[in-house]
Amino acid sequence: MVSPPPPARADAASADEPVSRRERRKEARPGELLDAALDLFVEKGFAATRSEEVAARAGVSKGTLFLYFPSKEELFKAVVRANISGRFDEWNQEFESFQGTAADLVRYCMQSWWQRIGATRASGITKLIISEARNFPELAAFYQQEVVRPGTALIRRILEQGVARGEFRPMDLDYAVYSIVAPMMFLIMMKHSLGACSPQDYAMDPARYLDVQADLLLRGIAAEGAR
Amino acid sequence: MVSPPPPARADAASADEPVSRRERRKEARPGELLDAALDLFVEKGFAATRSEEVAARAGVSKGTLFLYFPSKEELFKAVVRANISGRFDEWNQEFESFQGTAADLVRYCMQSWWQRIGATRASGITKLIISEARNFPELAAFYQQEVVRPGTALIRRILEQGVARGEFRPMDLDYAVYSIVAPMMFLIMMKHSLGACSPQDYAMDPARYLDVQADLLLRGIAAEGAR
Amino acid sequence: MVSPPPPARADAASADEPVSRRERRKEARPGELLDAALDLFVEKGFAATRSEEVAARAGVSKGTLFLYFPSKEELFKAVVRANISGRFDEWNQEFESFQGTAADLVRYCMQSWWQRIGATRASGITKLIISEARNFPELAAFYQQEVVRPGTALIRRILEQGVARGEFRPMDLDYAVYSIVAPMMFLIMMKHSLGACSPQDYAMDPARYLDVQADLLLRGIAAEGAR
Amino acid sequence: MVSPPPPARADAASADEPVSRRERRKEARPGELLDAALDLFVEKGFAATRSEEVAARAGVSKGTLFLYFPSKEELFKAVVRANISGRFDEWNQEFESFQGTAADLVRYCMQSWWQRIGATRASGITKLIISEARNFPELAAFYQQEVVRPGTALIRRILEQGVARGEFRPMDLDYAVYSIVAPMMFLIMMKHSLGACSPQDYAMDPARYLDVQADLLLRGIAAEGAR
DNA sequence: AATGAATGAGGGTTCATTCAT
DNA sequence: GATGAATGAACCCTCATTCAT
Repeated sequence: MVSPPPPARADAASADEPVSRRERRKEARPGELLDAALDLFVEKGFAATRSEEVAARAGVSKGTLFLYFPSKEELFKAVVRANISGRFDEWNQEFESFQGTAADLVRYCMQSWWQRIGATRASGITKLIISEARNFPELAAFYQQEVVRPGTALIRRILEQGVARGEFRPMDLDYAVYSIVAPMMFLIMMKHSLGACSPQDYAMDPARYLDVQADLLLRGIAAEGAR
Repeated sequence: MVSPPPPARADAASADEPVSRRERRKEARPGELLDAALDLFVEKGFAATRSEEVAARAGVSKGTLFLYFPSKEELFKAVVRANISGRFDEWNQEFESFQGTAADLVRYCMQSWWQRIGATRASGITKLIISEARNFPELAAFYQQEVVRPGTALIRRILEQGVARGEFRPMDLDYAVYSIVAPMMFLIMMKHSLGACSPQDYAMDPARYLDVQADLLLRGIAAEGAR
Repeated sequence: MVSPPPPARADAASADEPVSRRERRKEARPGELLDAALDLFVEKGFAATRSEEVAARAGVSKGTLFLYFPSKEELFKAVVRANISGRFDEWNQEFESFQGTAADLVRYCMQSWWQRIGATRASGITKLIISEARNFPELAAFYQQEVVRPGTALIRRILEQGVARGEFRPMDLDYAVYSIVAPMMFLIMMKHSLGACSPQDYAMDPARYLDVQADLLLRGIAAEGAR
Repeated sequence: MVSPPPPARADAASADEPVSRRERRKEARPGELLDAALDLFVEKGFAATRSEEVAARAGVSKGTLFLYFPSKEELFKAVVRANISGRFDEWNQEFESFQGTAADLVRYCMQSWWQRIGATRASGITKLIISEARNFPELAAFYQQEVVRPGTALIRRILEQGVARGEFRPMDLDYAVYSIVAPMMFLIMMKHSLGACSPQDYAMDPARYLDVQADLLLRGIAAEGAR
């Protein structure tokens, strides 16, 4: 549902050309700033994140931040854009070559999402978008196009396949897709919003929760004979 | 799309004694301010909403706002109380005197929520809290206590009743509650966040969506014999 | 050193003409407001005293205050003026007809001051003037003329008399006058300023303190033979 | 009339390394701000002094003030520390190593106070505290602890020493301390309050006045044989 | 005359942004 | 390029003053 976790960023330039410490630093700067900004924007929101904090977390001074990004708003957009490069091609391939029933694929899809996105820092970007969509409509549109549409398309295709194979009965695909997406959104909220503030109120196992939801859905859309 | 009538506001002047315009104003003020605040908080977020704007939208000056609410934070709490938490007593009573199966009650609960909260501006509060929770822990805690806990308690009681009556089989109530809450959250996001930015992508019927979700859940938790 | 204690103000109009309750109220208003204002100005200073508090303490509404005094500043001036009507004529007479040594008169003078002014609310006006002199120079000048000058003149005359009688030796009268005034000022500070904030640090008996100071002075200015 | 050099400020740039103007500014800033603040606080009172004025008088913008002092109240405390309380260690040492009789030390103490505090702008702080004590109890407590208590302790120690040495006879130390402090307070009032408004009325020589008071006191507390 | 709701200028404080070094 | 001191526009909130009732 979201972007690739950008963990390997700093190392990205670790190729073989000999680069001076300073120079490597210089090239890494924007990435380090984006990293720091992502963390803070997710945690505190756009308005409440102070530029100086971002700079400090990236280990540079306030002035340097503005050397790379002309304004806080541009920084925000850059953060979102940098974290929404789709890995949908990869996933499409993976799911297309999946060996197993459509039901298994649905389950696998949800669990994969949790492992690769939900449980990682990457889920923060979704929370961020949800929070700031109204203030940055153009980013919301961007996210819609780059993430939401491919994501729902992927899920829809899985379901269509199940129907085509006779595993699922015909259904209104939109609602079924939402049945898969809603629990994901819910988990993101738990992780990054209310759940982060009252952890004691939300002591649940995300993987199990997703399984329960998958069970409910699959039981509901299973073809008659398939039971 | 319009909020629930902040109870008994309009009725206040319904007597026959002649009330000066000034006085009528005075009684209407808090409601007008809460109305304006709800709009703006939902639209722009808590931090980004300026007190003066709230006042202006309510047709008064900055100072007047603080005549009725001692701080922006208290204003927010009042908004929550007027629109959500202040109504739980009513709902608890209503659900307790409900005539019908537990399954019907679950369905009724979800539909009522949509009519009274989800479809109204009040749902914006939840979106707002989700967005700002990390940033205003005190508000998040307030919402958790005033809305989330009573809300989940209410739903849990409905489910427990169903189990007690033999309509539902024993289950892990937490996950079942989340199965009811997650679709609500999802609808809120549609309405106030991404969905508000790409309406064409979310042309769904919320009431039907909730029904579908209710069906899935109820089918999943129905007692064996009850089918 | 200061004004007459205005305790008998409200009763002042209790003459024999039959006046309606309302009317009596009306005539008493300005005095009640000045009373309340004196208390508050002394306690909190001019800037920190809110007009509304003054009105509330006088039992009227904010608006009424401005009916009688066109601004807070005018109220302040009125407070000072109302509390600085000298009783120096009376005291001059009293001291002139005093039977006893000049030394006794000095002692009597200091103790009288404490009983009639220092220990009463009237001392507050001095504290007020000291605090606000720089902000209200014209009031300071007024006080200087109406209180300080007559007061020092009175003390000076007592001392001169002692010299004339051969009880005191000739001396620089200015410094001697200050020797009498300074302890009074010090007591006022204790009562209304720092001493009011850290009472535990200033557990002294004012009357005794004044006596000690009188002793020191009198011993110092006693004529040789008088010892 | 001019303040004691906020210690070691001017010397900071006395080295030979070339320091940028900017940097020199930075080191001078706190002192310049404290200077400006002292002037304005004394002149107008704490509440009536606007932060922006302080900044303007120091030649910087409002924001810069808050770069160096986190709040107006902290600014005030810093003023007190820089001008008074920070110097007690020095004074304690000086008085401890004083060569001479206890009587001389009392006289020296009073004259030193005049030269270093009374005659300088620093004395305005005391006037300020007297004026605002009731209004800013925290500041009053701070002053009580940082200035009054160390100050009276210092004086008391001097007197105790005199008694121990047989120069003074046993006495009630509290009143004796007040005999020393009261004239100081009186001079402060002359300088910063009423006296500042009617200078012609207070044409006295402060140093001589203090000496007269010292004489009176010392004569009063001298041991019998010491005369 | 009395009220108290309403006003809006003003003060403390924050923080994105600039720019001399 | 990098720094961080400096700026000043904004924001929350207070309170003297006004004025319709």
